[in-house]
Amino acid sequence: MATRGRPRGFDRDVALRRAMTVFWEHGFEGASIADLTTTMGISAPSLYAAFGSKVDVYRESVALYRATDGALTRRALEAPTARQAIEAMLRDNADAYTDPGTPRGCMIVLSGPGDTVRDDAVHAFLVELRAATLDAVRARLARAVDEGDLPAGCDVGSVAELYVTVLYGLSVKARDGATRDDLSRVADAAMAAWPAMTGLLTAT
Amino acid sequence: MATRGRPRGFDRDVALRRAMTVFWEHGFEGASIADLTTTMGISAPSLYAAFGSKVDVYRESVALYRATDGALTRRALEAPTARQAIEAMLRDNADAYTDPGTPRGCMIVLSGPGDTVRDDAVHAFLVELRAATLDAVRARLARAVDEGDLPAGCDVGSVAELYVTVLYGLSVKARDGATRDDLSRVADAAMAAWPAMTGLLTAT
DNA sequence: TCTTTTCTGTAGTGATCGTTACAGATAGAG
DNA sequence: CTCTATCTGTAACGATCACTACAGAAAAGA
Repeated sequence: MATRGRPRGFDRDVALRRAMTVFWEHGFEGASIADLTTTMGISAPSLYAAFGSKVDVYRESVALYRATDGALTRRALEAPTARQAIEAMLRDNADAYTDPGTPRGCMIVLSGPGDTVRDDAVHAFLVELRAATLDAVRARLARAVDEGDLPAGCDVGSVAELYVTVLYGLSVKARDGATRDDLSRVADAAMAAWPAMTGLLTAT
Repeated sequence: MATRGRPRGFDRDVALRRAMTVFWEHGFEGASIADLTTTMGISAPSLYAAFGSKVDVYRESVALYRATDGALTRRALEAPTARQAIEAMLRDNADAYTDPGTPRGCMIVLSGPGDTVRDDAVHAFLVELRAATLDAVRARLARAVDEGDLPAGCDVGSVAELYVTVLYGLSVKARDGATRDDLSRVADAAMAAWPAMTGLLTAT
């Protein structure tokens, strides 16, 4: 069985990984097939034979990102307390966003604006992915309320929206050249607000 | 004197205003000359005669944005107290970002990521503009410390970075379809953190 | 009126876009 | 070996990109 014709002359996983970095750096519209094939080290027909089309490569790239760097957030939210979870989310992503080995910022966050994937299906898919992060954060906080980790009066929705908004902002700052320390300072400040945010303190 | 030859057949200011909305919505790379001329209601030669080139139109569009919607932040920072200034910055921009009459989010913030203006000069110009907002916020907070409005121990740099990060995040959320109420809730949460942020309260 | 100057519409420039037709190469199945 | 299936390189497809040559139109200055 399997693989009847001429075998593929390149490693599909390696090529996809390279394609991901191109999309990550330039966005969907900003990355041309020529950019992709050059970085992937293959010809256009090979790309189309292996992946289908540009949007297909993009979809697989996003899926790969979610399974690698994108999994940071999901993993961070598994921390034992809500505070540790949110802090880990901010810090781990701040580190990843400024990793010199990869493009800066979050691939999914940064493909929302500007880039504006004109393909409606892909655009909707990306919006959904970003919404999923908010949902995950909200769910984690709600669990903390259930567990008594956070007070019952805590406005879980607002807290989640604020910290996700900060997370989005970190991507923009990273893409603008902010250093790891810059983003770390933002994370510090955001976590300094934690007690006030979650109702452990009340304003004067 | 003046205007010897055939007079221009359209209102340059109106045309520029329309060009601004196209760039605002699609970014620099995402907006084609065909998009621009269609929306502006003029032909390509008229555009080039009146503005020079695509980047020239973009530069003028950004300048116009700064003079109109972009001035919101500058005006907000003139509020009598630092707290009022930051709150006005967040709320006024949250309103503007979701104004149904204009594209969503901030033109300057959203042209950073994804879009990635490939022209280096324009890119540097935009980075500088975003940095200028951070500087303005920091200066406003420093003034507040001088005036005794904020305590001397307040970490002005960190507070400024956090609130600008939140402001960036609002643009991303707005572009993703967040409503005015959504953004308003984020502003509420961010301002609930104000006392903790500025050292009026200390964590337990 | 006639020249000069500027704008406008038509039409087209070469370059690049995503994508593919085609033929040769290379494998398994018979 | 032959047939079939798949991949690869060359070379090109039509569409669109930013941009402009050119000629005619419309104004001021003479």
